[in-house]
Amino acid sequence: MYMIENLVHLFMRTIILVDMDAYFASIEQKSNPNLRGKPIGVVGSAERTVITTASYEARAVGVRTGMNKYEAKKICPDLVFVTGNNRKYTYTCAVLSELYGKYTPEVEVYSVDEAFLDITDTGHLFGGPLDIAVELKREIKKRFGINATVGIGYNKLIAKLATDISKPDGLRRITMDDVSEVLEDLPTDELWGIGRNLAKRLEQIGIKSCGDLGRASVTMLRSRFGIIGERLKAMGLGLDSTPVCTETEDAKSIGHSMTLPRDIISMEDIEAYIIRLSEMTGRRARRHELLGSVITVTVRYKSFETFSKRRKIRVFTNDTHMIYNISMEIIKSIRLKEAVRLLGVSISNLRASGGQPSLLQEYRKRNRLLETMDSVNNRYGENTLTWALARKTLPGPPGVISPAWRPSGVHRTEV
DNA sequence: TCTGGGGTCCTAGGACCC
DNA sequence: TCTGGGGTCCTAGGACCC
Repeated sequence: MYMIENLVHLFMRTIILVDMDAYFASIEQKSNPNLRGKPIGVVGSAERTVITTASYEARAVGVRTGMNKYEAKKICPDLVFVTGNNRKYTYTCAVLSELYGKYTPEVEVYSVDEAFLDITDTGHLFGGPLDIAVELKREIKKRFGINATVGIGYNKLIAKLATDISKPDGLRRITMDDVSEVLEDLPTDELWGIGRNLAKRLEQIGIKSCGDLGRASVTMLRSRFGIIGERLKAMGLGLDSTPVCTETEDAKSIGHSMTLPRDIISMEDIEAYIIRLSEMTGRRARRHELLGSVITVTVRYKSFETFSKRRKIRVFTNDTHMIYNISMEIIKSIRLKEAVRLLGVSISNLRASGGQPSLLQEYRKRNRLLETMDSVNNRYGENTLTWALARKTLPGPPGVISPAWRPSGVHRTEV
């Protein structure tokens, strides 16, 4: 009996997904009346940037996230570019999180503009899911002047789907009674977790809609897609048991990458960026008291061909010097075949440092240096103090945060 | 003077050991 | 001289997400 209750609880929850409409763009339009009603694109401050968020006026004529400025301007000559302002977005996100907490303690802030609320146990206190959804939309509009779309489902997959199909300014509930009707003709890639490539592979075997996917044989899906075959079948049926995670999960990797202002080929130039990226990565790891033992370098050529090379080291580190040294060893082991447009450095296989500095004598001096640098930069701002070699890569104001930014935890990048 | 940056998870092959 | 299978670790790369 107990098990059945657990199962029912797993499959029959009440989940709300709140998703801001054109989040960054809406906030910019709200704070600058001149931008209201106009097609705008929020971009990063770097030269080679893309549209992070397009307002609905811009979307109406085909401007999409990920487009470069020239492409976007060609489609929409009136498009106004606005450089993103991270503080506004993260502040609003933090206030929103508080608002959600009024309805349930089970809140998963999934990204800067999306949050899942599990109201299975608390929904009745507020008149049920629809009342809560209406109230959330109203409150968000009143306090921030922006629209949100709210989806309600019996699991996260369905809540997400309800949101996606009712944007913008939508409110939709999908229940177990009407789920099969919604899924029947829905293209597979509209489901959360099925992207362009998976959809293409599914189509090759005659599966075009979620209805088809739900009817497909698990054995066949497993043989073609491996372990995710079962999950695909479940998704086609609208089933999903992933919980709403309140806790910020431990990070698996920390890193930074950047598209360079210009393509570079000389080792000297590359070195300057590698040291800067190593410092950004090491600094964030130190702030979160994490150490990593795998160093990964990512390279993107001028032609956009992208690859990464990693190396496991014997020790766990967050030392800028060590990250830099290993990264350079990796870079030097690659025969670069063309000019480089992007470089990235990250560390993974993380574990907590517990705030303990390295005990090895040789690292002590270096640790003191890093602590000093960190404290200066904490007080006076990023890159106040940095490595001589990295200076030639400066100045570079930080770009717009990604929508994957989280209000707490290591995913937080410099704001 | 095309095409960002932050992540997660999974697979597959080779080295190595027993 | 040759035979084999299982397990783990490491690395590269691809798919997906916001």
